[in-house]
Amino acid sequence: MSEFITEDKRTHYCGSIRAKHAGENVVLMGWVHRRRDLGGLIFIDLRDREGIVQIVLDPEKKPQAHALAHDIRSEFVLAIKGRVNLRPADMINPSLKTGEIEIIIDKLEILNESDTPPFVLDGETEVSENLLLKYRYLDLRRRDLQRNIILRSKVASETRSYLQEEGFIEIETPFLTKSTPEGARDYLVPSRVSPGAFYALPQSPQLFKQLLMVSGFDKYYQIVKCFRDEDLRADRQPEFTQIDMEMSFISESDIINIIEGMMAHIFKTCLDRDLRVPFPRLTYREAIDRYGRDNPDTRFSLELEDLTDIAGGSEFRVFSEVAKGGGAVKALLLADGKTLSRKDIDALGAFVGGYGAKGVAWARVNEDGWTGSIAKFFNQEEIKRINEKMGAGPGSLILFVADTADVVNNALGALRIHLAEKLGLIDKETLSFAWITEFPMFEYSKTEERYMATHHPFTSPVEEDLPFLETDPGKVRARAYDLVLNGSEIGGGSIRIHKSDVQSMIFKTLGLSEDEARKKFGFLLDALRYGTPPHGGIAFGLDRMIMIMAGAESIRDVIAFPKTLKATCLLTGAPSEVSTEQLAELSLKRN
RNA sequence: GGGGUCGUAGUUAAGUCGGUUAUAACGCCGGCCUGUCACGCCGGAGGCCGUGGGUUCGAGUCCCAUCGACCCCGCCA
Repeated sequence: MSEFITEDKRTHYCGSIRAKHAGENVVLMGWVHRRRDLGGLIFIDLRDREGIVQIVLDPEKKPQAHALAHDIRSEFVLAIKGRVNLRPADMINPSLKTGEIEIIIDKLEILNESDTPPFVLDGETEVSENLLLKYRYLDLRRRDLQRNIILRSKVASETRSYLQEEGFIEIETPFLTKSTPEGARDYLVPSRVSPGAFYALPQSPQLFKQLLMVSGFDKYYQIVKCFRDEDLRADRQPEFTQIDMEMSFISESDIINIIEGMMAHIFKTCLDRDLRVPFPRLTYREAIDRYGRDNPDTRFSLELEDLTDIAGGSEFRVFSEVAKGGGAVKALLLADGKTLSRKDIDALGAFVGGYGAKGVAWARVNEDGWTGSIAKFFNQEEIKRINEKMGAGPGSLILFVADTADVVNNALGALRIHLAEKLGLIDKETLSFAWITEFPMFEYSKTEERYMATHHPFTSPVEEDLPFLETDPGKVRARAYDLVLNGSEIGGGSIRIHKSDVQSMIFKTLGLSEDEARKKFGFLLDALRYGTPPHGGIAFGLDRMIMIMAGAESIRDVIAFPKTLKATCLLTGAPSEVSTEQLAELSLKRN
């Protein structure tokens, strides 16, 4: 047993010692960040989760400790006892928080040695993701990652304290649950005792939280893992965390108020940022029209303008034919068009190609009219009207996309963000929240040849739209709302259906027969018949919130043990093969 | 399912038109050094060029396949 652990307890974190501690005797534990051996004097930067402090070993004063320090290498674990010394003015290191002081060693013990790490932990050197994920426990020693993980803990804690204060009750719901159609692909877990039957890991606790409202808990929340077996992205992991909430006897405005309060609380306590509430609200229609997508980045303008009417009447057949066919012509305006060369614009054409658009048409505006290959197809009147609508003046560049409305919005919505990033229009310090409301209840899926729930099948339709359920489901609006922050959907929710007849109608519209609906959701339909209160809720993607708060570029940077894009864990090797015996026990066979 | 970027000492990268012994920095090992803090100086070791096949007199370099990481589209109620 180490002398230090039995006799000398740690008194401080390395990174927390300041000039005010000068003269004190301290006991520190930590990792060797760096050793500087000057032949005589040896300096050791000792690191723990709070930071780094310099230890001084003088061969004349403490020859034993000095001799021991000779064999110390990076990432050794040390316990030290020493005195906090104010550094002389010319030896202060302003780049360290502890730079005004150093620790003069009294006693040194090596608690453990370390192999040479596979990469340098200084946070400066770029290391391949591959290696970092394999040695995640070492990567997690780095300051940036530790800061993100600590921020995450703080956000979770402040969320809990806010919601508890507001009268919410944290309730756990099952992970081993029932696979339900609609939504994402499920992760399945085979049952040993029910051969051939499977549990599913929850995509969200949606139905359980509604049942808790039926039970009368009134205000529920949970910070909970959810699982979706879909293809991954920089901001998507197969298992991720939601702040999940549900309330009874409330309407949209109640939820919006609570959440604005919650966000203000979280950002104040965790980042010391004051948010302006209420957040702006946009309808889904407005968001699509102006930004091309339902998660608009409202930190900058560069909005889409609809020119279908004007451009559709022009001699330019690409536009007029799209307009005749029911499509759309929309455009973006760059006031300073000179920043984009002909070559740049060609690259934008390739960019929108990725979103199904055939290309970008463009026109440069000057005193007399337009230049560019499409200019000749427009008369002075049309040019004037388009310039006016776009707010274009000499030097402007207009970028058009013409196609079906969906393709145009998708392509220009993406192009808008691409250009903003390329041209530096985004202020990284800005936090721009927006509520998106009045989502359509259903979207028609061409691949499935049926209507699908935009939000989920338990969302309440707007009452006055109920007659359209039979005649034109695409017109039915949902009582759903998303919260968007800096172009990222961080949360979404809805007022739920609390009447079983309405729920049955929705299932019918989704193409679920009564039999199927009973089989899949019978327990919900039953519950709705026993005095279900009006209720609604919302869920937040905690990981995405932390990403934005931490300025992280990847969701992996805010999760302690993340998975790769192929949903594998390079640290543990999961998923892995299992023995034939294990499979047999589960009544499974390899094919 | 589709498109793209990448894979060379422990790490990060360079490697021209296919041609002699595959470079550099950092790290590592050894030596010197009493105020460094990315310490400095001197010396040294270190390579399955992701893997498998092919073309060629000759492949890190060209071709095919494959594995892995990352980014995007589809997908993610």
